[in-house]
Amino acid sequence: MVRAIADMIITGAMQPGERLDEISLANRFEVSRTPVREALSQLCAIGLVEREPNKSAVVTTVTQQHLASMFEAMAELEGICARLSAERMTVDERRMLEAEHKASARLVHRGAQDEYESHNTEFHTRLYRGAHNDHIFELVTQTRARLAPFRRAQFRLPGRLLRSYEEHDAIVMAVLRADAMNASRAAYAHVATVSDASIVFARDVGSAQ
Amino acid sequence: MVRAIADMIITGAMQPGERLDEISLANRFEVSRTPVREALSQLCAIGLVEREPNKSAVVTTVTQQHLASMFEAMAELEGICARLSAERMTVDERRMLEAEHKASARLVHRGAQDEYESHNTEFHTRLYRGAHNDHIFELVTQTRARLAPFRRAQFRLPGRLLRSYEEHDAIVMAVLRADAMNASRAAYAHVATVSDASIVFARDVGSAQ
DNA sequence: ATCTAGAATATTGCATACAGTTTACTCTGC
DNA sequence: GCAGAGTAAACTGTATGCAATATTCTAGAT
Repeated sequence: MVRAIADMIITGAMQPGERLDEISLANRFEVSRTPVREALSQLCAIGLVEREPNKSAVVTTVTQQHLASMFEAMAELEGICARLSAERMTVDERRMLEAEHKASARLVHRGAQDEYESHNTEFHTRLYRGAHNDHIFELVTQTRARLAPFRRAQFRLPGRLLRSYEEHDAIVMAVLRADAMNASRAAYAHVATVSDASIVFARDVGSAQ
Repeated sequence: MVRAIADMIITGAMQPGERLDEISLANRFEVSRTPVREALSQLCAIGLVEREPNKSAVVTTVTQQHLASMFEAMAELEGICARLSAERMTVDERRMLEAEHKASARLVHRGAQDEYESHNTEFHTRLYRGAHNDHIFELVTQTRARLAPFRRAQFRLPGRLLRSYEEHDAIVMAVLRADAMNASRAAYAHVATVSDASIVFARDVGSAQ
């Protein structure tokens, strides 16, 4: 149920500021209010909704400034992961990262946005795992989840697919060479371009002000 | 109530692995099980307890490896905050950081551990705020909270107070000079020494294995 | 016509009750 | 004496009811 509500928010079916009243949700999912309240608590912990005492939960409204801060944090975290991955990945992990990356080349040529997106997610997850640090993995995954609503349509922008692939390429090359410094820089720069694309998008659809 | 239970865990009144059954807690705080469940959910989100379906919540048991990963993450995050603070702090913020730091010098000489600890907290909070990034502030604060149980007695170790002050000094000097690189390094190194002290401590009391 | 005050409605927070699962204990067999 | 199965107690998850708070609608005054 948490997943279902989260998807509604991430896909934009629910707009920021919209109220999530417990009774409606309870009816919608055919359960009582108790598990709904539980789900809302979890969504609050994830940061997708905000709760105030004696008021309805509302879909989190993210300011342009806060959005920028999340993308900056994401860039820093990805930079750390790339650096540590370059230093710590096992031979197998490096091979798998490269394989994953090369497999996505076909998708770029075909312009298969959705498939590329799932490969993209997998690619980044490998980079996070490669840092061999459970807590950083948790932080970066959590931040990524919060940014999901704002990244959703970035691959629709013209040329974004190819550019993403090229940026991944720079990261992979550096990681394979155990070049921590350049891996970190490439990963930071990669998030920065995603940030630019997404913040423009967010302003256009009014998801953030 | 969340605070009360959290304190019991942080101060060590509750040992890792210990069960937190809802009925006992409900009686203890003289409320029904519903708000207790709510509190446990929040503690779970903070990471102080773990829940499995149909089982009692238990105080989180942190492995030596996971503890190390949290300290490493903390060092990275403090490094980022120090770097950004060096670049972004306003004149007022720099002045306040320096004042806070100098005020704690007296406490070192007097060996006032508890007072130094609260000044220490304040000092670091200023460093986090100075980065002018809401999301990074959230991440670092959250990580700090999770580490609290393991940092609690570090100032009891002989010479720790003075060493902490000296390390703070290096951070402050770099921040005041807007020397981002050295601020970052000094902050990273500072957490690393806290980590060493705390991991030894944790092993001794058996809070982590 | 617009703003304010009050009442009616709707909604949240907590308590209690019940069903399903887990845990712990006891009793039997080896 | 110990291991295992069965049973009983305890505990969690969900539903429902009630009190307190917030929201909305209506009526009145400026």
